[in-house]
Amino acid sequence: MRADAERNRMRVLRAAEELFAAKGAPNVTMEDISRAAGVGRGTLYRRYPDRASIAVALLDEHERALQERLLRGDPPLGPGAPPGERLAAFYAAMVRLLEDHSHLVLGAETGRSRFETGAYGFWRAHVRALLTAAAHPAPDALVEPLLAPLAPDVYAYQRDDRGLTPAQITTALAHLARRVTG
Amino acid sequence: MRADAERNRMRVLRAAEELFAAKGAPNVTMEDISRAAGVGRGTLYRRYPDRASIAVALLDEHERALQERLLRGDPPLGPGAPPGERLAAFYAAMVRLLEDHSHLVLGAETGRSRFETGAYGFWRAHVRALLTAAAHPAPDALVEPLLAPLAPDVYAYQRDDRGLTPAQITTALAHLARRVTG
DNA sequence: CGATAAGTGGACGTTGTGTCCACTTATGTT
DNA sequence: AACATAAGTGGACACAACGTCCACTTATCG
Repeated sequence: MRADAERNRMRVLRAAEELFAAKGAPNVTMEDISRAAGVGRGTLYRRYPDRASIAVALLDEHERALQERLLRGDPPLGPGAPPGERLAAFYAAMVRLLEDHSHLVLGAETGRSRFETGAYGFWRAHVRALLTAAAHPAPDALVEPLLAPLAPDVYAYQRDDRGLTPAQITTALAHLARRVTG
Repeated sequence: MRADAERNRMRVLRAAEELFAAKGAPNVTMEDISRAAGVGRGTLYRRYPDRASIAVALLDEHERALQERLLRGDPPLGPGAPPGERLAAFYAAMVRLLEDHSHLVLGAETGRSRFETGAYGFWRAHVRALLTAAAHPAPDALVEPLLAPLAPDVYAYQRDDRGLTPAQITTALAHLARRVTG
């Protein structure tokens, strides 16, 4: 990797982050980003084939931090607590993540492409492991239903259209977590 | 409404249904539909501003039939059964609906527009009523999490990518329904 | 049989996409 | 220090789909 390529990569990400926050991800065109980054269209497309891949790249570091805490952090998020509590803590952390980066996450994951990100695979494996630990008969069929409430559009709908607070959403999900692993 | 307008409306719906089934909803353009229906672009746009509204119209009758059964049908789908069982039956019926019309429903509900359809409002009210009947403390915050697994893209992912059968999905959702209302 | 309002259709301008290729520049080799 | 070369760059371009607009047609009613 050439040094200027790396520099441009950073400029693209920084510009995209700013634009997403300012205008909302769906309203930002690839041209907007390339212009704001001071980079040509071709250069932009070289690394990021579409808007989603940019948003994914932006979210990556935040998600990685949470993944680390899930694997090695303190209970109840990390290992040690009972499955239901860990699931509730996971929900709470995800709500926090969605809240902090809603504008990113919203434009990022359009339709089924959401499931194909590395992060989704990680959440999936985590929840599946918790269900298994709770001795659930069919963890595979319950994983997606339990992750579905964390879909960005569901979250945004609850928050913006139904007027729910993050705290209310967290409480409800904690309730769900305990019930389902109980 | 003029007779020819009604005739064209039918032709558009029939053409769209065929195209959606044949090529998958996202790959069908408005032009495709208008040409297949033997109708001009302007005529198409007059009644249906976008692809989603066409798919919604197509789904409407099927959804209405289910709505009728929820309100006045036999238990456990209709009134009479305990809330947990009614919720499980509702899930089963929705899985059936998704299974039968997946190609329609998939292109129909892109992102947040899903929540704005009349049908979603109906499902929402129904589930909320069941939660209330089950004496839940905060039904409003649990409705969306319980409906989220029925999002078309979640269902399609479970079925096509995870290889789950409709029966497995139904079983898992029944389990969820009983746990959460228990 | 007009009058007229509703309905029709396709041409058109606009916007965003993604590709392509001639040019530039960092890097390491002699 | 000059050169070779492969990686990187940028904007022109062709394309696809969108949604609008308006002159024309036709059903319906008095």
